[in-house]
Amino acid sequence: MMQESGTEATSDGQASQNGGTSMEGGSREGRPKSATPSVEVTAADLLHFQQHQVEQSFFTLLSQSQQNTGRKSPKPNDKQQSLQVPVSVAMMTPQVITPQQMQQILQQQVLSPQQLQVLLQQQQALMLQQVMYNRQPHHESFQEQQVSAQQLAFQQQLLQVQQVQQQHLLNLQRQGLLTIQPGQTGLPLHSLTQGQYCTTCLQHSTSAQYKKFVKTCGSDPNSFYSNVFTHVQVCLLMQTEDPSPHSHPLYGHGVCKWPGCEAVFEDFQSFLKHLNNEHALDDRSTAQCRVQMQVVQQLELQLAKDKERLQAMMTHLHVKSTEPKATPQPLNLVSSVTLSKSAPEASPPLSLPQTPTTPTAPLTPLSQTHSVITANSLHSVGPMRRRYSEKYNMPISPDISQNKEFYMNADVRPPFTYASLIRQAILESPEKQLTLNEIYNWFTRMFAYFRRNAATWKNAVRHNLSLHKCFVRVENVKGAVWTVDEIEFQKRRPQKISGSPALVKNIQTSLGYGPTLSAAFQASMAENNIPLYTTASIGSPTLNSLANAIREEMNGAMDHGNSNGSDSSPGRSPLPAMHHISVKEEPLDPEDHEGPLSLVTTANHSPDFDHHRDYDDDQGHDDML
DNA sequence: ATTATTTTAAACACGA
DNA sequence: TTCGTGTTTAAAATAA
Repeated sequence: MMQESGTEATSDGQASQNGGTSMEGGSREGRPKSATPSVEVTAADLLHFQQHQVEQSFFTLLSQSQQNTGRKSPKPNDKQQSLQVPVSVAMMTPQVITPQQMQQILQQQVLSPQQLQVLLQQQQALMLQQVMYNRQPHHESFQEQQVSAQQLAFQQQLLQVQQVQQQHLLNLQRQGLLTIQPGQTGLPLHSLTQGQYCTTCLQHSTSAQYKKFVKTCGSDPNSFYSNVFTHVQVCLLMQTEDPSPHSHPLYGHGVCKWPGCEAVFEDFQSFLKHLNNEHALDDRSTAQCRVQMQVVQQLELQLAKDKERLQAMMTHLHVKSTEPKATPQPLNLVSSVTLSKSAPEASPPLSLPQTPTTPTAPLTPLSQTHSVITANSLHSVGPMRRRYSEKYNMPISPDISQNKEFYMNADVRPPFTYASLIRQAILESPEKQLTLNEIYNWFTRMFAYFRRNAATWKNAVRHNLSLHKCFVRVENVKGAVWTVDEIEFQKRRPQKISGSPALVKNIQTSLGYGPTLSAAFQASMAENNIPLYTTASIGSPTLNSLANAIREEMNGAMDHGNSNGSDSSPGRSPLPAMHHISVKEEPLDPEDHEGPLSLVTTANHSPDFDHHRDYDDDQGHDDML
């Protein structure tokens, strides 16, 4: 068979393929973000700081309890156990992230409502500040058209952020985490869509306040921004100035802020007790912490991307950037730490460094040690399992286009099933048909992850082609090509939408966070409003085709369900709880690719896929120890 | 707990 | 015989 798998199935037990050592490549990337523009050092920073504290507390708690528990996992097979969590490094720089990206976070549902709130507020504040900044003094000389154009662009971004928040609010409602007063119920969407309400204070505002605010602002953009800006700042200050008697990052307003907890306490002591009892170092807490780290990491990545996008927008509009360099920021996604609890005791699992509290300082979290860092950890995840697209009707597309560059460079396993990927590859081709080899090439070209262990995934590809009826082999003059039977493909996805009626309803409204679906849906909507959105950062023909394919899928997906309310779409279920990266306890494949995350930063050893060959060979060495 | 999907691994068949 | 393609079967991992 294939030459690859040096491990051959031999009797060597299962260990083979993943066996082993994982080498880490140390995380370099330390790019300090010290560059924080002075302009942004305001309320946004304060909030940012808040979030940071929360995150930090996770680590603190973990490492504390970690110390008095050297246990090995209860059950040898406890899956979920060894998750890896990438830790972001430079999360301190407030940057604007895209709604799409934000949605991913929301989908993952790992942030507590408070955390999300903070994040969203921060985003809004940032954008507003930028808007204001650009409207101020130094730009007065601009011609009106330019100014309004730029405002429009900003406004659109802002609206998108708001949409995300709106979605978030709904999620909270659905989860019963947020109580919306009767009179407030109708607020959300609508208003958001109009970009006319201050989401910053929504949480504690009353319907009356809201109305008053809207009235004050009117529909005039200038008035809107001016008022909102001021208003937001006030709100933010109010929030930050409301320190509880006993402050603790995980305790606020009498509620435990541990992700997903929400327990209410009369006093601080009760809270502490709760914290120690309910959130002690156990599988669950560890997993949550990992998730949190993952979230942060994701955020950073997205943040960087959106920042870049914003920069491009500003550049396009000839506006001076508030943020000097929003360029290709580091997608620090790469750094990660393996929390694998599974790692018995030996290596200190997560000695997560306590990150300093300096908001602006580089977090260099795990700067230390063994953290596996680099993409490695990310994909070392062994068997990939978490795939979320596919179901939910929304195959890759959206995500892919959004993170295409990321996947092309980072050795991270894409969260899509082989079937989805194969289909994508075929649909992207001009003739909607590809030979097996061409499919292989697409995989290697589009995903760094598939540049290794070729024998494995190629076998999987072949297997999928044969297995799924949706892939049809067509004899051709010079061999055979594979095509996609869309009908079949669509057929195989419907998956019952389990869940409460309420959930379904929300989802239908497209507000749900149906992971990919509604998120993607909204994203696509946004995209339609701002055409260049998706293609802005990319731009190659390939990407465009990808985007088109995506659109197609979007349409298809919409047909299925989301079409506004009435449908009965099968398929999406609420959150895909984050793709937990679970690592098999054992072995991680020896990674080799050091690809530090910084896709952006450094490594850009950009693949240059054009002359892609089969990267097959290149794997040989990695498999073997 | 059960079921349906996916992913991995592998054995085999076939033609070049 | 070796390879690249395809098919299948199984088992393990996951998602619902």
